Amino acid sequence: MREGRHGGAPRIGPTMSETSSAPVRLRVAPSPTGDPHVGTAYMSLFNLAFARQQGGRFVLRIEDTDRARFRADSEQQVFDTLHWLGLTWDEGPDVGGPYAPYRQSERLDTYQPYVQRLLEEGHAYQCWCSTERLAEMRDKQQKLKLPTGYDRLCLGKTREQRAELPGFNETPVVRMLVPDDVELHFDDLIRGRVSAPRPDDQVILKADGFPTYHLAVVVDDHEMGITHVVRGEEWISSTPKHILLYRWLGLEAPKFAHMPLLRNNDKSKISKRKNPAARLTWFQEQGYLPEALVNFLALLAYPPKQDAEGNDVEVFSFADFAKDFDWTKVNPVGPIFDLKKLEWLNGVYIRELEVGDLASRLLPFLQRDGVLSGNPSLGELARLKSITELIQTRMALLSEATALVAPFYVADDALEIADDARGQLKDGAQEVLATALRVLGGIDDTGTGVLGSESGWNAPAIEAALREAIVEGLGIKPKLAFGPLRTAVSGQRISPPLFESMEILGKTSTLARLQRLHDELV
RNA sequence: GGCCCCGUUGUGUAGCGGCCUAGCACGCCGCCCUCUCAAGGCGGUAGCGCGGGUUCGAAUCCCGUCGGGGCUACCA
Repeated sequence: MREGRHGGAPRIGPTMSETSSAPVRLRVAPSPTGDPHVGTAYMSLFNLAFARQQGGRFVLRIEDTDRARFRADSEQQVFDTLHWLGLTWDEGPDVGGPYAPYRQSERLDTYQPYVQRLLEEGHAYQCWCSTERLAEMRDKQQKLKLPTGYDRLCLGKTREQRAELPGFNETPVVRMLVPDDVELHFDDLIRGRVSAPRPDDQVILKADGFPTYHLAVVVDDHEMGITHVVRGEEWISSTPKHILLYRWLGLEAPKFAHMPLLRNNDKSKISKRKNPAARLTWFQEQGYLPEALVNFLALLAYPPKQDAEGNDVEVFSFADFAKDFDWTKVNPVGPIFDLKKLEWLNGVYIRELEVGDLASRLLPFLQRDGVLSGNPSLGELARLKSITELIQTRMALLSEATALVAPFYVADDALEIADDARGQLKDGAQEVLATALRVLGGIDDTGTGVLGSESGWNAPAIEAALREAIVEGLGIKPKLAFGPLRTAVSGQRISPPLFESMEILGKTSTLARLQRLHDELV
C-alpha cells in the first residue's frame, strides 16, 4: 500500500530534478460552519510549507456550499486564527486575487455550465427521489447487508414518468452516473498508490441550486489552477469521484496528498465535542504562543530534523520546516493530539522571548483576569516588566501569569492569604515575621524609583539582612525562615523569588504585609 | 454490514534485512542545585499487536489474523 514511500515505486511528487514549468498552487478550503478547527491550521501549515518551499502560491477558499450549517461570523474567525498563527495566504476572499471570487457561494454561476455539460453528455442525470425514500432505501440495504448506494430509480426517466412513482420530490438534484469501470486507484504523494472504495451515484447539484463539495472542489481547483490538493485522509474515499469528474470534463487532475487525521485520545477523528483543543480559539484563550502551536503541529506525523550530532531538533521555525519539507516523510498514521509536548514547547518559546515582548503578551491576559485595568499606568507597566523577569521561567501558558502577578497589584490590606499557605505556618512564624520587620525596617529605601537599583532596598541587601537575622541569628533553617515571609508577601505557598518580590513591592508594602500577617498570628 | 486507510514505549517520532542488548524528544519517577515553585544538570521507567512464512539473519519483506480509524448524506 505504501510503495511510494520507500523508493520501490517511482516517486510521484515533483522532485528537484523535475523541471517545474508553472509554479505550484495549493489551497486550503475550510467551511465556515463554526469555530475554526485545528485541522484547518494543520492542513494550512503543510500546504503552506510546500507552497513556500516551491516558490508557489497559497490560496484560501471558503467552501460555504452547506447553507444549513453556515455561520456568518465563522469566516472572520478563520481569517483571524490563521493570521494569528502566521499562516498567511496569497489569495483569498479578503485579499482578492486573479481567480476571485474565493467564496463558493459567490461562484454559483461558475458551476452551471459544468453541470449542463455533464447532463448533456450523459455523465449525470436528474433525480427526484425524496430524502425519505433515500433513507428507506439505505436502511433496507444495510439490513440486507448490501453495499449502500443510490439504486438509480430515476435514471433514464423523465420528470413525468418519475412523478408517477412513490417518493417523488418536485425539485430534482443532479447525480453522477458512475460507470462500472470507474478507476479506483490513484497516486498519493504521501501514501503511494492508493485504492479507494467504489462510489455510488453521488449528488453533485443540490435541490437548492448549490453544488455539493465534490463538484465545487473539482471545478474550483481547476479554475483556480490548483496543482496540489492537500487534504485530510477522510477524503480518500471520495477521490475516485473527483478523478471521474476531471476525466469527464477533460481536465488534468492535480496531485493529491492525503494527510493523516488528528485524533482524540480515544483515537477517533478529532472533534470539538470530545476535545476543546479542536477549537483554534481555545489556544488563544489558554495562552499558547502561535509560534509554539505551529511548531507543535509541524511535529505531528512528521519527523524532526537532526543536527550535526544526530540529535533531533524539535524546536524550529516555520521557515526551517518549509526549507526541506518532503511529502514522503509524512507519516500516514493519525497522531493523537496530545498537548503535553505543546505545553513544554510553549514554555521553551516563552523563555526565549525578550522580556518586554513577554510582558506585552501577558498584558491582555492580566486585563482579562482583572489584575490590571484596560489602561494601566506607566508605573504599573514598568512594574510588570520587572515581575515578568521573575516569572518567565515559571510559566507554560501565558494565562498562568495571572496567579503569579496578581499579588503585586493588589492593595496590601486586600491581599488574600490562601488557606494552604496559612496552614503551613509553624509555631515560630510570628517570631520570624517580627524579626524580619525589625531588620527590614532598618534598610534605607531612599532612591527607590527611577534609580531603584541604587537604593539600599534591593534583593541582595534584603536577602543578606534576612539571612543574618533569621537564619544565623535565630538559627532557623532557610526553608522554614522564608516560608512565613513568602506567605505574608504573596499570600501563596508558591511565588516568584521572595527577595526580588520584596524589592519590586517596595519597603512600605513589604513591611505592611509582614506586619499584617504578624498581627493576625497574635 | 460493505469498501478503504493504518498498526514501534503513555504521547510524538527514528528505523527502509545484519550498525537494534530498538535511538531521540515530551511525559512520568528519582537525584543534584535551591528561599517556594519553576528553569537548569544528571540518572531511571516503558515499545516493535499476534501467528505463520521468506532468509544464514526480520521491527524492517510476504501472507493471514487481530486491533484502531475513515467513508458509506441533497455535510464538508
